[in-house]
Amino acid sequence: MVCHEIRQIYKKLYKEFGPQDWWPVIGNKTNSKFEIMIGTILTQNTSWKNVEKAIINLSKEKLISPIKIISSKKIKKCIHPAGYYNQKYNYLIELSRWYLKNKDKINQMKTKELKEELLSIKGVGPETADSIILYAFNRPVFVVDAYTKRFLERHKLIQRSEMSDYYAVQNIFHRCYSKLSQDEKVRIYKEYHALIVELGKRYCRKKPNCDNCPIKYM
DNA sequence: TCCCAGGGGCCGA
DNA sequence: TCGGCCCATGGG
Repeated sequence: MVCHEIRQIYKKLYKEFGPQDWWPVIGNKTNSKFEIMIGTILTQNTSWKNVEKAIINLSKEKLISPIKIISSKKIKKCIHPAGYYNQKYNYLIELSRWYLKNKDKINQMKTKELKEELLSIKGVGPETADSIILYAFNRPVFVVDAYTKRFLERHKLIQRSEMSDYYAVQNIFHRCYSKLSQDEKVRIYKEYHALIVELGKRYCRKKPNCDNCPIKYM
């Protein structure tokens, strides 16, 4: 019952908003994987507009590489617009060190192993890890964020008590698309998460704006 | 002036 | 384990 609704909502949002084409890559496409990884840290509790400014600064200075992140003195200044720049600077260093050490092994890692590796990095929690796994490494995991929990709760698709359990929320989506191929899962998970973010920005805000919401009656 | 944004670490109960 | 606090800029 829940799955039927989850799949219908996806179709409705896609029809309404169109393809979101995530993750947005701003700088040189040859560094896109690492740029996505940086972006997942920078966007923690931060609007994407501010993250864009930071990534443009880094890109102009040609600093979107793990070695440059670790060695350049300009990083903090570049990421300043994204906020929390002291914390995020340290997180980016940790992430870069991990990437330099592991980048040749990642393709051989199973998804579960990759997840555990990412979670061992200071500054990488469940959402950030899953964003990296899905958008940088194209593995099928659903990314759960505050918008996801909010719209599920408002549509009574989860109990309030489940909201604090990241993996309970994630499993709802994994269950509903379990029969798809790996590639199809990756495609749907990427698109669905992006569509939920768009829904959250336009309609399912903290202060709800339900009047013209495309899934008002779903 | 206040609220909020594509979280996560840390600490005390 | 879990709630509360801290981190910070920029737009509405």
